[in-house]
Order: sequence, then C-alpha cells, then structure tokens
Amino acid sequence: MPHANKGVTAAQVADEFSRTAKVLVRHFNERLGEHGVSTPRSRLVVEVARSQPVRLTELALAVGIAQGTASTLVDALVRDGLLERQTSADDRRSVLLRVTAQGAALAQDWTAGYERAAEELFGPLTPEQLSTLVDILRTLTADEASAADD
Amino acid sequence: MPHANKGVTAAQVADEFSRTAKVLVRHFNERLGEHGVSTPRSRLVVEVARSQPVRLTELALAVGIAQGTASTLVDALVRDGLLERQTSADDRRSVLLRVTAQGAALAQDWTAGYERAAEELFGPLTPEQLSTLVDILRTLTADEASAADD
DNA sequence: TATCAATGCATCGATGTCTATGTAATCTCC
DNA sequence: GGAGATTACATAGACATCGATGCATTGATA
Repeated sequence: MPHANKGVTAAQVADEFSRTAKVLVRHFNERLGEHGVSTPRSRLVVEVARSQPVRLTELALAVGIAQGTASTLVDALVRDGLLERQTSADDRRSVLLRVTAQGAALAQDWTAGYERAAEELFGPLTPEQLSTLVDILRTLTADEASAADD
Repeated sequence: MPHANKGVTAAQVADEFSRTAKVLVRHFNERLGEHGVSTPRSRLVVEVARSQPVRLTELALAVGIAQGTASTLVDALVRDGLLERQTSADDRRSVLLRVTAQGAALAQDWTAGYERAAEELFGPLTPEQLSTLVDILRTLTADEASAADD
C-alpha cells in the first residue's frame, strides 16, 4: 500500500532518513568488507583513481568528509602503498594524490563491489523512484551549496 | 528543471545519498549544538521520554544504533543525570530506562530544536515529495526487516 | 620588499560507531 | 530440576569522524 503517509512531519522524515542512512552504511561496510576494505578507504582510493591527480581538499570535498579526516585516511593509504602523495610544483602547500599500480587494481575491484552493493540496496526501487530520489537528494543539498557562499 | 536524471545508476544514487546523509548529520549537530547537546545524545533522551519505560535493546533498535553503542551512550546520560536505569523485576537481565525530571525538561527543548532543524532541512520539499521520500526510505529498509528474520 | 591575511595540509582530543566478546539471567526440555 | 542454549546488557578494541589549532606557503598591499 503505497502513499499511506499523507501528513508526514519533517522530524519523522529526518528519523527515517537517518535510520536508512545507517542501514546503507552497514550494508556497504559488509559488502566491501568481503573485499577486505572499509567503505571510507575504498571511496577515497576509487575517487583518486577516477580523478587523479587530485588535491587533498578537493578529494575531501568530493567524498564529503572533512579535510582533516581525509588527511588521516590518506596517510594510512599511503603507508599501505595504495596512494602516492606528491607536493605540487605550482603550490608547495598542496599535495597531489595519485593511485599506485596496486591501488589502481584494488580500486577496480572495489568499484565493482561498491556498484554491486548499491544495486542490491537500490535495486528494489523503480527507475522512476531512483530518479525522483536523486532529485530530492539534490534539492536537500542545494541549500548547502548556497550556504557555502556565506 | 526536475527529472534530468533518466539513466541514474545505483552507485550514483548511493553517492548522493551518503553525501546528503552527512549534510543532514552536520546540520543536526549544529542546530542541537546550540542547545548544548549532540544529536545521538538528544535522540536517545527524546526517545526514552517518548516511550518510557523502555529496555535498552528496544531503544537501540528505535534509534537505529547498535546495542553496545546505546549502552555506552546511556551510561554517560545516566552519569549526567538525564536518564535512570532500573533493573526490570520481570527479567533481571533487562534494564528499564526512564528520563529524570531534568532529562524530561531537556527532552522537550531538544525535541523543539530537532523539529526545527528537520523543518529547515526538509522544508524545501513539497508535502508530496516528503511523502514520496518516506515511501522510498521505507522500501529501502524493508529489506532489513526481512533480513532480520534470517 | 616587508608585513599581514589567506590558504593547504597535518595533528590533536573528543565523540560516536561498529563488531566481538564476556557475564549474568532466563528458558527449554529431557 | 539440571545442562545447554538463548537472551540482555556491558565492555573492549578498532575505526571514522569532527572541529580546532598549528605550521608552512602563498597572495595582497602598502
């Protein structure tokens, strides 16, 4: 029975949203755990592979985490030989990130795992629902973009 | 221009979802921070106020966190005088939780803050979008409910 | 060019979170 | 009624995360 939620309040939506978000996080951690990696680590490596060379702050923005968090995670990934840091010639404050050969190989595997996990989770939705959901999500974060102009 | 996302993939939706979730978390932390409390702590106190007496595991389920996490957070809230633990007479393994007078007062304040934050965030959506969003969120977590039957 | 502001990154301390495990109480069932 | 399974909670260890802050570099300006 769809649409039994006529008078739904914002707070109820917030509750539902945050619960769903946790389910999503848990699901991805499980699936990616089968690939021997956590969700945050895989997201970073995959994102670097996709848009290298990339500066640290850009990367943090792209995956939606704080710059300090990205710094710590990247540090571990460099130690593990998946990423490379390189000081930018243009601006020696900047760090350019690239994947190593090993990182690139793993990124490919993890991307597949990530996509499969996403399909498992969002598969029950119709294409129209998917599209609607993305619209709604973008509406919600559109605020953020303008708020950043403050 | 709505619906410009015809061929959106599950992975893209997952990305968008997780970014939105982080925006939501940040927004609530900011707003509730103005009330001197974190989101998880306020959610626990408010939930206990709403459905006391409540067992720890029930509470964890209601707010969508792991039982161990709830145990730790509740411990702090009891130390701070907002919640009371009481061993159940029926089942001496169980802990029944209630708010103290102070906890009840704060819960009221925090509920207002929570609702206001939710309205700020979800206000841009039409009532129909809100309703649709809840439908979609419930579809996504419906899996979980059945998976729990394993 | 010397100074002061702004920027990019690293680090710190605190918090929330998970899974895994331990302990006590309860339940099952022979 | 007692043994073993189950359940409820607490605790431990690891990780991700944040905001705040420090340090080095760059940019702007007088």
